[in-house]
Amino acid sequence: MTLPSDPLADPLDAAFEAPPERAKPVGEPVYLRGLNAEQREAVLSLDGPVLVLAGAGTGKTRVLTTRLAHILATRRAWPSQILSVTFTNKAAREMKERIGALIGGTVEGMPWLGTFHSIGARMLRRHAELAGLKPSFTILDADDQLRLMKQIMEAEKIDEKRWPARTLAAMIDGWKNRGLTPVDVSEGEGQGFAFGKGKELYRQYQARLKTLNAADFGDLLLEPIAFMRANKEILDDYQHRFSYMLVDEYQDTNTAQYLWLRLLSGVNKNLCVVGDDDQSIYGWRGAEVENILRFDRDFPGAKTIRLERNYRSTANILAAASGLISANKGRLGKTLWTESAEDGDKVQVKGLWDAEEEARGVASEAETLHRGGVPFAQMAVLVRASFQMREFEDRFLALGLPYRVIGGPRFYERAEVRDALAYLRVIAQGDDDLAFERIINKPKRGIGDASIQALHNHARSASLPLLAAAMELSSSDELAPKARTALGALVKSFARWQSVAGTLPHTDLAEMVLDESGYTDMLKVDKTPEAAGRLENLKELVRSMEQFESLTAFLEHVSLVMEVEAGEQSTDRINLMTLHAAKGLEFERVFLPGWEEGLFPSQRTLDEKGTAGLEEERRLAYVGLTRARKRAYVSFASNRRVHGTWQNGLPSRFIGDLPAQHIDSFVDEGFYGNYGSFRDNTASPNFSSESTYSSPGWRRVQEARAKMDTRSNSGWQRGTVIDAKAKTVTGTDTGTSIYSTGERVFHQKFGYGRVVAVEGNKLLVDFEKAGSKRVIDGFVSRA
DNA sequence: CTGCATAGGCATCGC
DNA sequence: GCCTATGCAG
Repeated sequence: MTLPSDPLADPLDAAFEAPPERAKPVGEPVYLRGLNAEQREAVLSLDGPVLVLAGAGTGKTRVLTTRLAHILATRRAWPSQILSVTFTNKAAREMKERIGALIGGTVEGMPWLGTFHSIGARMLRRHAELAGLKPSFTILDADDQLRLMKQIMEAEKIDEKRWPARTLAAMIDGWKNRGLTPVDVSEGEGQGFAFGKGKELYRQYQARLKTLNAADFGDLLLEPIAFMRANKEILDDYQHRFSYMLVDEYQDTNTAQYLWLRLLSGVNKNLCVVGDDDQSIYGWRGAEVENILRFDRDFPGAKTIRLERNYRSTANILAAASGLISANKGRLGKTLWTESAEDGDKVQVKGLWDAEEEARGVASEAETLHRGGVPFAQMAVLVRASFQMREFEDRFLALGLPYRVIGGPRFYERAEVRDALAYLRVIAQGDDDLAFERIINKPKRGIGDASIQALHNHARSASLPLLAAAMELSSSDELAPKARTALGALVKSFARWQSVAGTLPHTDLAEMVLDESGYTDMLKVDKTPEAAGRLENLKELVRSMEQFESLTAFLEHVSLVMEVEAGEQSTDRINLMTLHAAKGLEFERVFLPGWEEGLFPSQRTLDEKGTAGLEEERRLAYVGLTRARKRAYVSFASNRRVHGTWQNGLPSRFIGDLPAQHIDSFVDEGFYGNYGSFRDNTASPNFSSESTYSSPGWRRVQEARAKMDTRSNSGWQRGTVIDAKAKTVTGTDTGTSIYSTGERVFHQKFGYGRVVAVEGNKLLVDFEKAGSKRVIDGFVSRA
């Protein structure tokens, strides 16, 4: 049996396949089986606003997909009447697959399932003219945006050294995230930028976007909000179109997204949002945790359902993560629990000498685990910032361990790919000046700065797009002959490509363009080692175009997705990614390196956002820990290269947040090298005195060390045990110490003592147990 | 106009 | 350690 075709579906949407008829068990549908009571309630509460507070690993995705499947299977709505918003394209794809699996068949026909941006783009293309755009508008990425702002600032004669374009870009993004158009920005805002020109620059930027027939990411939401507010009929249409609305990761929505949702849900209130305030990690992108905290006030009568039973992690991991997150204030508060009988392993915490050692430790543990039967694909290394990945890649490559970088260097951001895309963008949308400018002299065809300047002048005075201006200019005699013929040839090529674009398959067109433009020749002649790879990338680009039905569909995908579908999920590789990229994923073993003050929590976030920033970083740590099913390994290095120079770091305060009874702490031998240096500085070498070594901790150290040599070579097992709690310390490593004579201080190894003398950053401390020592102030804290 | 060299600023997270 | 903006010679 098939459902009659969806009357509201766009003609382009593939028909929705109904579930095949099957023998229905008496009572409830199969897909409800195995859901716990709360999950079931979340699936079945279809009428009115619903907030599902879903802790990590509580089966959130299952609930979401089942809820959708339930709506469809009970025929309460057509696929085209359901709006479901996810945060990433990956989540959207997954949801489609899982719904398909639940109700049988494919679910191609869900036109309004996607990210905020892809749905926004869809809406904006339908009503482009209301926003002063043509439906063919280009979606600019951050790079294009920045170049555009630079141009505007140059025209305004603003000193780019003093007022970086990046800052303006961030400011405008911030306004867009808050749903503010140039008129809405208050006079006070942007005062700080370029003598109060911020608001005016924003206005000009928006005007430029219109003439370029382009929109940036923020516009994909802002413009629909604007035209829905201004046009009652359009708003009505959308409000009645969607009978059910579903939003995933609601804690990460920003104000603009919130306004957009409020508009759409204005008539029927069947809005279900799912999220976890403890996993809100996108504040820097404008996310407002407040949205989820206030949901029941925004939508009166909202039902709140808490999912707290965790199906993913061991009790120790959950307890460690819960202990950590409990240091945050302003939470809705959930208590995750598990029914699993075993507590599992404690969270492994380990200090190492430097980042290289850290990578060694992780790699060798990964090898050991793999020999023990754990697939590589079930291991993940989650870093705070992508530059940390390098160390791991080097190590994995050296050992020949297979790995994959998720969300790593993005394919569509490579220079050669962007160049090729620029050609295609000009063909698809001749007003795209940014794209045209990018390739006007790539490959080199003798059109230099002077000619480009002349072209700009002409374009501005005739108010024409660059391509049209180039056409005029190449038939005048304003340019040097060489540049003139080159420009003329380029313009003719584009005219030819544009004329065949309608008939030629787009992959053929792409090959033709790359050949005729001389781009591939340029790379073939190039004998640098990278050139071959670039050619390969271009071939890959053409290949990836095959799965799209048109050039415009492909370009849309590129601007919204920026990542190539990782088709090789099946291969067994270690996963390497940032903590942000890891949200929503789970692995048996998770490595969490780089838990050092300044890196994690990131100093920059702390400086910019203070306590709120710290709490967000802590939520990020929470997300990291809760990715692990069986075992989590936290580590920190005492030395790390930052900006090319060595810096020494201190254990992250988050390590101190982990409840001692749920972690095992180790310090690698190498780590002691750090402390060992004090030994040399110590006047009286009583380092090995009985008093130092008599603590239980040190006895365990000795025992562990004795065992260590006979055990496997794993970086994680080789370590020695120290006190569970890592103490957070502050201090300076240069200049005068922040401590003064007579202060009582604490040292991680030597315990409590009193400062006897200060020499630069070195302190002479009389320790109560360990006697008199010379230490660097960075390693003590005020007691 | 192009190519090379050098300096200088700079650095999360990502739809 | 990276990319970009700038200066200079050919």
